[in-house]
Parts: sequence; C-alpha cells; structure tokens
Amino acid sequence: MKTNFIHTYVSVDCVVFGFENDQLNILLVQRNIDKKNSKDMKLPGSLIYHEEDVDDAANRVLFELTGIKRMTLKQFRCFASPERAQNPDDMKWLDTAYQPNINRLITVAYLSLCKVDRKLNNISKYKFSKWCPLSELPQMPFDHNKIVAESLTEICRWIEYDPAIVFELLPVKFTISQLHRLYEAIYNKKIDIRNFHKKVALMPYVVALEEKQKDVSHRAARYYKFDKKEYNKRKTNM
Amino acid sequence: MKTNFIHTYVSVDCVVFGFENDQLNILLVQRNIDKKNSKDMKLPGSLIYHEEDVDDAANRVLFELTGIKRMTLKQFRCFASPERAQNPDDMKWLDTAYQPNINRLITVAYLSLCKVDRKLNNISKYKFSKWCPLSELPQMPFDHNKIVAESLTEICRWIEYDPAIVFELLPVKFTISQLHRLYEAIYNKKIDIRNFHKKVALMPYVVALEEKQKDVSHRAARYYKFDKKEYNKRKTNM
DNA sequence: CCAAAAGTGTTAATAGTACACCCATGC
DNA sequence: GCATGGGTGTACTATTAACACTTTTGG
Repeated sequence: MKTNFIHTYVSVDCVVFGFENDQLNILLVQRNIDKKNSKDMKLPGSLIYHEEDVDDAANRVLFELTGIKRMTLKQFRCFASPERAQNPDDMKWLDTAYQPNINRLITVAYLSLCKVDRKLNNISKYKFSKWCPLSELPQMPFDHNKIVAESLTEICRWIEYDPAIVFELLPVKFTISQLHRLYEAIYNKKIDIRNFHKKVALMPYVVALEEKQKDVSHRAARYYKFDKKEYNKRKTNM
Repeated sequence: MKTNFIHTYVSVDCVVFGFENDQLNILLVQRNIDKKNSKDMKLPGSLIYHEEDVDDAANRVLFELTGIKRMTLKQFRCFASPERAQNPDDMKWLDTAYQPNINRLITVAYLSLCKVDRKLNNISKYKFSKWCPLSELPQMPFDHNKIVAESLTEICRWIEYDPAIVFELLPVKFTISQLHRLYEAIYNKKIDIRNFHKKVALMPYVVALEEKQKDVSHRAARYYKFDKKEYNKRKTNM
C-alpha cells in the first residue's frame, strides 16, 4: 500500500514573455538532445534542488537564462498528469540531461516578464535561446504548448489585480503608442486609441517626460515612464 | 551533482469552504497522531498515488471526505518551502501516517466549495471532521494556516471570472438575504442591501421561485434558485 | 402594537464606448 | 506636398455608490 505513493522529481518551467514587433514573444531554449534538429525548442526550466523552494528554483532558472537577479514572476499552476512525460523522445532526453529512469515528472509553471531590450546573459548555460513570437511557436516537448496556452489567460488575470506588471515588458521610457500596442497584443483585440489616452491619463503612475522621440519621419511622440512610488501609494490605500 | 535534485513525495491539501452562521467555515479533519489532543486539526489532504494526477488526487480526497463525486474545485498554488515540514511533531506524524524518513514534502493546494447542509460521508476514512469558522481556526500543522490565508484572496479572484461558484455555498433554494450575507462574508465588508438587490436583478441566472419562507416571525422572504443553463448561455457568448 | 427582517427608487458620480479630424515631422 | 503616425474632445451609455422608509409577519 504505502509504496503506492508517488516519489518523484519536481521541476519548474518558466514562460517568459517579452514584447517585440507588436507581438508577445516567449523565450525558448534549445534542448540539446540532438544537435541536428535546431528546432527542438522548449520552455526554460530545471529540476529543483534538494533544499530549494520552487519559487527559488524559478528565480534560479531565470537568472541562469537572463542574468537578471530577481525577475517579476508568478507561479500559476502545477502540471502533473502521469502522461505528460510519456513521449519516448522526452524520456530519452530526461535520461541524458538528468539521470536515467525518471518515470514521472511533475512541474510547477511560472509566468515571467522581461524587457526584450535587456541584454540576455551571454554566459548563459543555455547554448541557444531566442525570443519566439506566440504566432510561431513550434511543437514543444512534454506539455509545454499547453503550459503556454494557459499562461495567456493567466497574464490577463494578473494584470487585473496588478496593472503595473505590463511595464515590465516595455523599455524604461516608452510612448503611449507602445503601451497601446502592448495592451492590444495581450488582450488580442483592437482598443480605441482616444479612449486609451483617456485611460492612461487616469493612471497617476504613468508620468510624462519632457523628452520626445527624435529622427522619426512623423510627429515625435512623447516619452512616459512608470512611477513605482506613485503606484505603491495608491495600492496600499486599498 | 545529479543527486542534488529533489526526489520527493507530493501531496494535495484541500481548503473546503462552507457557509454557516453568516460566516465562511472551513472543513478540518483530525490528525490522529495523539488521541489526547482533540484540537489537533488539519486540512484534509493526501499524498498522491503513483499514476495519479494532482487534480484526481484532490477529487479523491474530497470524495473520501464528503462522499461527493465531483466537487467544484480549483488548484491555486504549490507550497514547497523546504521548511514547511520541519516541525518535529509534523515529521513524526508523517512517519506514522505514511512512512518513515519523509524528509521533504511539497503540496499542491486546492480550493473547494461545499453546501454545509449536505450530509457528509459517514463512512469517511476520517475519524472526525468538522466545520470550523474562519475566525476560530486553530494552529494547524505544516503551513496549513498560510494555505488558508492565501485561499481567501484566491476565492475572491475565482468569483471575478466565475460568479456562479458562490451558489455552491448556498442551499438549492436561498433568499436574497442569504446571498447578501454570503457576499459580505467573502469580501469581508458591508454591502448596501438596496444596491445588492439591484445587482442580483441583473443576474438572469438567479431566478425567483413562487415559494416563500414559512413560519418566520417577520415578513417572509422569497426563495430564489441558480439556473445553470441560463448562466452557461451568457458565458459561452463571451 | 411591537419587534424583526424583507423589500423597494432616486440621484449623483464615475467609468466606459463610439466616433473623426488636425498636427508635426522627414523625405 | 505627401505619407506617416501622434495627439485630441464630445456625447451617450452603463455601472457604481450613497442614502431611508414602508411592508409583512408572528407573538
């Protein structure tokens, strides 16, 4: 009876969103089971260590991937279907990457956000990583495609109760137009630009800078920045 | 290096909410490490089996507890701090309840909702279970108090995108007043009763019945019911 | 007739939606 | 001067919040 209980490895997998070319992108890494197949990409992740919390493991993975110490991140779901690691390719990869006879693997999925203009860590343990537009996601191992799909609804919910996180996806200085296109990408629908301006004007934590765009072949847009202090002021009033 | 990876047991723990005496209650079970201490209560939970998904494990725990086959439930967080099972009492209990030398245990927490007027399964494997008002929660083992605390913010978020779940906490026939007190309990604040009536009137899936209260020493309230079909009609329009 | 809870409307403020034109800049 | 994207206002609608009295029933 007692030996019926699962005794298993546990991993974390991170869906790291970036915003580029008016699209949400996801950071994928190459799984190097087979050098010939350059398309064998997956979500960045790792088994967790002995004395490690899952949150710490996710932070570790993200640090190894990007060189950023404490990224904004959010646990959103544990995936534990017994079938999720039954594909022979995936089992073979587990054998070589970790150790033989991993017959089951449950994973805790995290959502994270990253400015694409940040230089990614080039001493990264990952041989190859790249931003991949959501619309061009490859088939990925395990249930990584499912994890990404669920992360999309999760990011919308996250914004509902913490609107500040969207600014993690933009440069420090950004234009209203960039913010607008980001919202359109996240919610996957058109948003009227005039109403959007009004909405942003009601966000006291989005503050206009003096600086404007230069060398653009049209009217220069004003830059804005996200004011964290102003944001926290309102937040703690709740 | 490789042996540094965690190889662990995984459990599920369920926070089952009920609504009684105008308060949210939680279903606790007795941990029988020590018969003398009748106050040794914990969240219902279990290690997961070899070929079992975590969702299935949560359903199993709830079935064993209540006799209800498919309860409304929602996974909300994995708790995996290495410190969460370091209390000697808790480690001792793990040894006797499951098996010796469980040195680490990560758990996946679930939120569930139950009508308190349902007869709980009396062939329950749990010797003793009881509804405990939130305001009178005892100290519980592991990080169960923390799990309950987080479940409270989670239940509010759940209602945001699926308002129908509150009816899981009420009898099939209920009065507006009951629904009102339930909302006040969940959001932990006073809600104006006139505005509340108006709000309910805008929910096409809350339908009035002919029946009214009987033998009450004040004006009899009308009963209402939740109409699932009507609810799903609107939902799929989104 | 009194206690206790049920039920009911109006107003004001705020937030959201729909919609079209002029502005600044580089080429 | 034209192509490109930036920036602006008004009217309507929907939602939310504040607020107090009458009704029904049993005892």
